[in-house]
Amino acid sequence: MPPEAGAGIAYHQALNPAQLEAVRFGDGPLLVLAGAGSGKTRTLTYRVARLVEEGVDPRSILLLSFTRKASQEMLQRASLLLDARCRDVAGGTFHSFANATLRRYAAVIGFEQGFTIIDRGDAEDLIGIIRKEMDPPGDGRQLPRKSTLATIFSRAVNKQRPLEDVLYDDYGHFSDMVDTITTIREQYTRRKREHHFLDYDDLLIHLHLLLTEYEAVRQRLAAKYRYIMVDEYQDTNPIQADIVSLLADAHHNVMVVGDDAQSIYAFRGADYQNILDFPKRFQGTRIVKLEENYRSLQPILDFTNRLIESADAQYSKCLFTRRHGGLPPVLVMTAGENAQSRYVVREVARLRREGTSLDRMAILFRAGFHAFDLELELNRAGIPFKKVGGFKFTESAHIKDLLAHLRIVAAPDDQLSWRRVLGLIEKIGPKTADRIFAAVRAHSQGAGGLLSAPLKMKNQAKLQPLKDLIGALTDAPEAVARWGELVFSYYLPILRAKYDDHPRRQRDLEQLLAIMARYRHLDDFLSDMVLEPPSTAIEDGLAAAEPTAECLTLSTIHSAKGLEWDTVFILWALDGRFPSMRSMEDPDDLEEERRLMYVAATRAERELHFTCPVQIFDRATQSLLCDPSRFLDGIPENVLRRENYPDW
DNA sequence: TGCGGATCCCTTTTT
DNA sequence: GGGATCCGCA
Repeated sequence: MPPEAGAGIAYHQALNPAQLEAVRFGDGPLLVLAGAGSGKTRTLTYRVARLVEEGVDPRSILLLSFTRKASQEMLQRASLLLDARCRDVAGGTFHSFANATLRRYAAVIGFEQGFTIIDRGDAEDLIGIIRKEMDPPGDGRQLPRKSTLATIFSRAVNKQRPLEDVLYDDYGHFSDMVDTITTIREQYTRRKREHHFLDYDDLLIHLHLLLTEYEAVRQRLAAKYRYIMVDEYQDTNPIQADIVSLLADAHHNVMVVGDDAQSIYAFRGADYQNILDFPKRFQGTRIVKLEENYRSLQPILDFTNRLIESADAQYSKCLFTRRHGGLPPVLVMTAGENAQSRYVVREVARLRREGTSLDRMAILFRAGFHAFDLELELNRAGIPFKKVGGFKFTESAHIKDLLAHLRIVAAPDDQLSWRRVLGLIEKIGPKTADRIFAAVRAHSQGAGGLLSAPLKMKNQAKLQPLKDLIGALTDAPEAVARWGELVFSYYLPILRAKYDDHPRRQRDLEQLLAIMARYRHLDDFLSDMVLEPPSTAIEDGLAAAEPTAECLTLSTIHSAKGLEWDTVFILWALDGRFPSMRSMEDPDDLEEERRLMYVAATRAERELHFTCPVQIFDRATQSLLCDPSRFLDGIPENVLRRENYPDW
């Protein structure tokens, strides 16, 4: 490859030598170990542009990344560098890629009539139905709750381990119920088939199956995607790593990018061993390390290097920066949770006065509920914010209600949605709903069957409004927004009767209608609501009023991955919260918590604050939590300053 | 069969 | 503080 083939793009000015090497790398396997803030996205972006510039068909490049937003942003930036051809690159998450591919080959795997993707909540509901039907164990003991069952099943898939082993290792107290639990899983699998449901894990399983069992399909896909790139490879699980290998097997043109020190998804089967083993999977892998950090000032890097030093990460990296100046991070002890919130509010206000935009600050935490108190204080202080992660918009009951009405039209076999829709009508519970569902299904006319199917029940009149709605939906031409409005006007009276806080929920629904207006096909909309749901709770803080105004970001650490801010606050740096009590038994879990703190701290460019509220009572262990996170132990004062919040 | 009330539990992270 | 479950009444 001639060194300056791309005269149009100033590769030399924009990239350092290591980045340049990765960008210019020709065919074959490439592993890029990209430390935090080392220009990973930049490298991927330039490489996409470079390939396209050299004449590679953009549609033959597959870019798998962690969120759709991340891949869209990369392709957008590549388009700016080169031209609009870069938008044709195939990109998305593993799950959305699986969805698109499986829809294309649906007939091959026996889904001639298509399929419905179900989210975690739907999966739990289906498991719940089966669980209820099972005979109780008899010995007076309870079966695991449906959410636990869903976790167990998912873990077995994502770690590719037998159900029995997962039970024995992680749920020892349920291991004597292995037979019943196995039966529940068989039933669950059977019913998903019956109703044409695929859960998150099934998307990966079926894609994997498609690639292993149908050699012709695999060859077609391998021929189509001649360049494969995977971002955040350290967070892939065994199936995902296999999928990458199967796709790349024919040509070995595969570039994976990641950082073993930032692996934080072990709970869903991710194994950072994948990134360590990549060179073994692909003989002759070229390894490039990106070690210059462009994000943070030196004192922050001194701290984060120290934090990760004691971790058992395998690829050693030594991050350095040319950005000097600034103060060491600070650990602030506060007397309880509310003082923590007030400290953050005070500091945010100070920074704002000094000229830092709210957009450039973030508050990060381990779990969604850790920010509840802070949200109250921010509202009180009139500081607009948006919250990312934790509870999702699409998980709230009123959103699910509205979507369920659309789902019975799109997929009349969807028993879960029928139950939900019918259950909203007075005097109809699960039993009656199932009877009506069975009658409609036997009538085999789609959702419209409700209008003509013979029903044996007393209060037929109660069904009339729903019949009218379904009639109107099936009569109207496919116009997603119009259907949304029809359901909305039907549902509004139900919403008002059901919830005291209906004004807030109604605003959420209006937001949902606005999102719907962007879609042309109902199926696409419904799939996206499962695969890429809006990540922020829309009605949070004052941000909703003026979406364009600057606002503070509150985020779980998981959702903050890959992002950066001028100033970052990390809440609850309290031993027992972070790391959490439950992670303390298993050294691997504890290591993951450490990496999580590393990810959080490396988001900061200029200022980094830890807050540690003390004297917190932990109910699980009946103990008082008083010490800062063990990960901060032994870090000298010149690397991490310590302070007390004045109203101590 | 539906539904409201009482009592028990555990309480992360995401596609 | 919210499920899941159980119980008693309509």
